[in-house]
Amino acid sequence: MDPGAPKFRRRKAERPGEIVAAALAVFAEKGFAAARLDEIAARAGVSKGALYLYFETKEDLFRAVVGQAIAPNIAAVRAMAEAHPGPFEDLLRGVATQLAHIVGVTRIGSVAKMVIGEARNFPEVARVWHDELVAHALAAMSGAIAAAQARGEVKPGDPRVYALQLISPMLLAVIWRETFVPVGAEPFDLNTLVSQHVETILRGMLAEGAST
Amino acid sequence: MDPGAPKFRRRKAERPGEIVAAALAVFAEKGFAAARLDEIAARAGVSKGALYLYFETKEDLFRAVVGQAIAPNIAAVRAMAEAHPGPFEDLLRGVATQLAHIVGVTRIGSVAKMVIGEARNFPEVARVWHDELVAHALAAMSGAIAAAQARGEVKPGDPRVYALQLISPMLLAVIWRETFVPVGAEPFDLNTLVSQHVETILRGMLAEGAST
DNA sequence: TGCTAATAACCGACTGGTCAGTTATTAAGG
DNA sequence: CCTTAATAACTGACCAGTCGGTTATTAGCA
Repeated sequence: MDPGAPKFRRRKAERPGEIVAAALAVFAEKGFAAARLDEIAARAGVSKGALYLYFETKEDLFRAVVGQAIAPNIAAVRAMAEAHPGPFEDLLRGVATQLAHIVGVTRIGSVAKMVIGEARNFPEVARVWHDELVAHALAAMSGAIAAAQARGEVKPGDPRVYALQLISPMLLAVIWRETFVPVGAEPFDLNTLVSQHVETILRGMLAEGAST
Repeated sequence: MDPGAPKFRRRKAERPGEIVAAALAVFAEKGFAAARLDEIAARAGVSKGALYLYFETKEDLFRAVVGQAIAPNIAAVRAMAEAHPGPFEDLLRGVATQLAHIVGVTRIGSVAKMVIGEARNFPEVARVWHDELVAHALAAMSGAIAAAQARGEVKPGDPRVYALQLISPMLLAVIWRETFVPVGAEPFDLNTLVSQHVETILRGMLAEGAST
């Protein structure tokens, strides 16, 4: 051992980001309750005590993960849904593609699954996820659908239910990947699923006269 | 207190069923990890030690819950899907109705959510759920879809993906109810959702020439 | 430029509480 | 009165959060 090597380094600015990244990984892998603060600390290269210099509680740490690592992705989708000028069909294809990409490259699916599984025991976790992500995304999607209905592009029906129909297969595919593939189930290919679903649902949603 | 009243009664035959019923309730409410054996025992009217007279471990108890309280419901759906003689459209409407009913009156949704949430930490739980329920149900549904495709009733496409598209909104609605409604979100009406989804998806799945 | 407080980032052992599973003991019931 | 269902106290392991001590870094001074 080098006796001159420092035991640690003071890096106040970098710590929070590193801790949030480590927490994201551990929450995604283990879930909220089973995530060990010792492990998060170890992965972030600090001691458990250091966690409490930057975050008040485990829940507070989760809030930071949602706000910094997850929410920006959803905000991008929301912006797209709200700003899109063209016909509904194009909007839907665009959003689906973007969502599939985000699901493919981030841990959002794992964290969503975590939220689902632990909502009852940690309502605050569910509330954060709902208020900061889901409610906004759902409002944006159903708003776009309602607007398309007003233009006569989409058949009558509850816009909120349409929004649920739209995203549910993707969510279920993620759940499948996280839940059953590890115990031997055949995975679903996200691209196949998204394209087949978009075609099916468009055929079902679009009003008769609309272009394709 | 009545000094003549017995402290307990020996009821070897009834205990397992009562324990399984109590375990179902607690697993559904709390999830696997957060379910306390003390609480299960209390609800079953026995001591914790008595649990171990009938079940080896907590996981073993969960296996019994799946086998005795959940699997029979799914087996009924499966039988319907496999035996249905008429056109695909009728089969789909029948299965959807039956599923909506089961979801409405049993705790299957809560337990499904539990399995999803705790799969990674308790792979054995996920394996039991998949092997004894999901795999069979998915095979039956995609088999029926493939058969309908062979008869020219349903458009080309991966039958497994179609099956996923079919059931995913219902599952997501249950997840929504269990996860976000308790923290203030607006619930989805299961009947509205099922009927709108069936109409949408049928319009998207059925081949052009098929009747409606 | 070097030396020495003073500061605060960081560590890690510890606490208080929880809980799955075990076991010594009791009493129900043939 | 003897077998065994059932109890209740117990054990050992685990973990979120705390806190007194330690060390890197900086500021002050020569």
